Amino acid sequence: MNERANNIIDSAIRMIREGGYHSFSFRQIASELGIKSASIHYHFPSKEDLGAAVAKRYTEEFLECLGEPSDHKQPVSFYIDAFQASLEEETTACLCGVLAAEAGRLPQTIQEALKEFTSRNVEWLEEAIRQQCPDWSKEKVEESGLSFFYALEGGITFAALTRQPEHLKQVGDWLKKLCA
Amino acid sequence: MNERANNIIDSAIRMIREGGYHSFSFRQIASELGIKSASIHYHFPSKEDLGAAVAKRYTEEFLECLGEPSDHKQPVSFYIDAFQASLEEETTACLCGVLAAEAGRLPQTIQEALKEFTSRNVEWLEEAIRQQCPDWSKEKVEESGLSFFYALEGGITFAALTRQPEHLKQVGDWLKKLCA
DNA sequence: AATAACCTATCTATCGATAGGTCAGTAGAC
DNA sequence: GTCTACTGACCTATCGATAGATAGGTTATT
Repeated sequence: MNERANNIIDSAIRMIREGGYHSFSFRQIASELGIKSASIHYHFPSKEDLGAAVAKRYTEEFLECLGEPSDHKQPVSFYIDAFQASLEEETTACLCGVLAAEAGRLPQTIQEALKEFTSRNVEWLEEAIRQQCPDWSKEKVEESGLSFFYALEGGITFAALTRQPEHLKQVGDWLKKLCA
Repeated sequence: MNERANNIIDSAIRMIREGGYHSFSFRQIASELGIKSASIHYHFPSKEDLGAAVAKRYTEEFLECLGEPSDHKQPVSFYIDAFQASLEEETTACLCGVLAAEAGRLPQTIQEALKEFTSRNVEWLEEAIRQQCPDWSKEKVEESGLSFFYALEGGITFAALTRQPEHLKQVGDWLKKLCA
């Protein structure tokens, strides 16, 4: 994948995080990059293709910067901090949280990409909890993995709405205490 | 506000919960109601007006069906159940959660309505926690009020994505245990 | 007669997408 | 070395569809 295609994805990610899938257009991205919308169709035949590529790259990058739970001494706290950092970069919500909210009218391929983001994050969190709270039951680990992820996703979405990153931080601190 | 206007809002709520603000059109609502799109402009001059009316009515109805925290023996559990019921009615996310996700490119009046939904829900939850867990500190109550709301909002969004209401139920059960 | 509620018809703007052309670069044949 | 054929990466121009919005007419109720 060449540089131009990557720049297109970069723009799309930013715009989707700001206002969702239906709020960006090929023309807006094109104008931002100083090219024509037809050139984006060259790299991504349809909007669905671009959307799916966006979700995939976001997922890969996010998980890559997480590493493995075993790489960290307190992996749950590490995850929470990484999540917070991703809000404060842009003061926008999580790309997959935004897309998930409008999933009902999104192409199937994008919905699948979102489900993968979810399951991979929840699995990461479960493993992290297993490691950080070794005495928790299997049931509690699974419930918590899911709930931690949802709490952070909800937090980042509404913190972006109110432009108050400290609200996300409060949730993060609260979660950290739960497994301290 | 007459019946037709209410039906228009009903349709809009359903469509927004499915796919967001930018995924519904006056024409779609009109066709559903067997009228013309111009007639919707008669009741709601602009899409922004309709969007704001939608958010307001959703907020009022949601809070009305909650009553007061003091009306219930275990108000936190009651809130959680009400939230779950609102997903299972339609298998769609929370209207304000969906709109919050795309808030960056939403008219200001709608953003304000969303903030009000948030603050009123968080306040309700705080009061509920104060009542159900009288020994918790002021700080813990506030942190928890925010976090409970975010966890449920994240939960309903992703449960709608995966069409697995039981995921939201898991979060609800997990929250209930925290203040048991 | 006046008002509310709806209509037809139309406007402008923008959408994603496609067709077909341009031009620099490159690989292979000779 | 250079000519040929091909490709990648854009372009202009345009498509049909649809968006929100508006003007002005019609109908029914009061």
